[in-house]
Amino acid sequence: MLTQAAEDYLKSIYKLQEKGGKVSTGILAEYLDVKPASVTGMIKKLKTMNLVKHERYQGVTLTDAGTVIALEIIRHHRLLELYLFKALGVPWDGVHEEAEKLEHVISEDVEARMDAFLGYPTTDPHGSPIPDKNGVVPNTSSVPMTDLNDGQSCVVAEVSDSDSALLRHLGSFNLYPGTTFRVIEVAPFEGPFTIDIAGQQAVIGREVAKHIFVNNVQEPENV
Amino acid sequence: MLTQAAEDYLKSIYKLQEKGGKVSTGILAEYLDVKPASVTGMIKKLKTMNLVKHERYQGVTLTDAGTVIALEIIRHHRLLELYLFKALGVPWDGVHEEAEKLEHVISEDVEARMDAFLGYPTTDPHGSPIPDKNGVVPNTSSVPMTDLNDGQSCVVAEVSDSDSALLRHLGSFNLYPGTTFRVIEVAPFEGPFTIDIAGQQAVIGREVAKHIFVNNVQEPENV
DNA sequence: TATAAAATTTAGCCATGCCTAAAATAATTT
DNA sequence: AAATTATTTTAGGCATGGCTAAATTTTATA
Repeated sequence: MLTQAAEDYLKSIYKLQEKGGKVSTGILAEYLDVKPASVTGMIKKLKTMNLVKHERYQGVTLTDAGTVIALEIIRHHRLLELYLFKALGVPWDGVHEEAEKLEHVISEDVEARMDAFLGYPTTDPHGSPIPDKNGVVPNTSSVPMTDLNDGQSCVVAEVSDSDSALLRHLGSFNLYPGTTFRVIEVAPFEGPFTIDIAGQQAVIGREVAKHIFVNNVQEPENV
Repeated sequence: MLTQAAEDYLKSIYKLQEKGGKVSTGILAEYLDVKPASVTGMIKKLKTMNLVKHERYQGVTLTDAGTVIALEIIRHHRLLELYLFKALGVPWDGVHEEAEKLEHVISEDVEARMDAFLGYPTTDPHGSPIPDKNGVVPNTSSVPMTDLNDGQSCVVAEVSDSDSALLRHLGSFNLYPGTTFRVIEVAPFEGPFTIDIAGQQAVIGREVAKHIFVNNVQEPENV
């Protein structure tokens, strides 16, 4: 059994790897809110366990074994988020923090029971894919909202889960995964997006839009 | 926020205090499965936090502040046990182990939601009382099964929760809290109890009987 | 290309919470 | 009351996982 810290490192490396680019000591340190020197130490330990590959000064990569564990933790996390949301009514801006602690202590048995209760779901309350028991991650083909142009409509696929203030903000517009909206106007010079959500207008800044990913992009109807 | 280890110590001191008698370093060490020297160390730390009173060689006692925390942890534990049992169908011989890990990470918010879901229960699946939010422990007035005599009938109130093999054994006789049974015969010389549970006969050894507490003891009807 | 700046690693420290072995104290026997 | 036994505490060690400060390596700039 790995320590909680080791699990957090593996999970973080996985997520940073996904975003693309090499996972440097510094980036990982910033992500985990520890000092780079501490990261070097943990990476050394994970390396002796054959969970990561690492060349001095060259960044870190998960091995297959490390990936398996990372995906297990991510599965725990996302199933927990959905369970807390659906079974206990924890608000969607609170589930991340709670799951962050529970993911390390939940048993496989309880996880399987939650999975069954939820009907073997494939996405969490923020639209993130839930890996299955075998570590297979459901396909997602969403694009960042910042790619959208005037008139296009789409469906919210996924939003970042870690900033609860951002989630409350999105919630205030009803911008949940599954919500359809149409871009009324993209202001020039990297400006904000004015959108229409079920008849309600909302202005979404670029910084916020970066954290929203959408699906089913439809070209404007030529009315 | 206390460490998990500190919480476990407080909880254990509370339980040992309840059983009566002074809580010595050695007893606590045995209960927690650590060495006495380790207990001395932790007690020192808890003392600086004013959570326990301790005189060298004289055993340890919880302060009011320590009692409050101990009861919080116990409340977490028992609510979790009941929740896992009722909401997720975890078997009653498995809930203890699971709750043991979860009790340290669950938030007050989630606890309140489980409490509401369960309808503000007062006992866990093993019949142990669940302290309320204010640390008030519901009254229990059960007696050990070993006090029973021939012909008496009673209702199971509470059973020890920590030995899952014992729980499975009791489950095989349907001996759950709430179950009514009648003593057919107490064998002499500290012998076993032969009882009748809904028409089924069962033989319960003294060692097992020590872990069963009963209520509503009725004298035999003079037929 | 030499030098400055940035990133990374090493070295050494700290707190937690466990351990063992030895010393101190208390309790029990004789 | 003295001696033996049991319990408790002290002393010192270990692993984890942080930290800072200094050394090293890489990258960027002049």
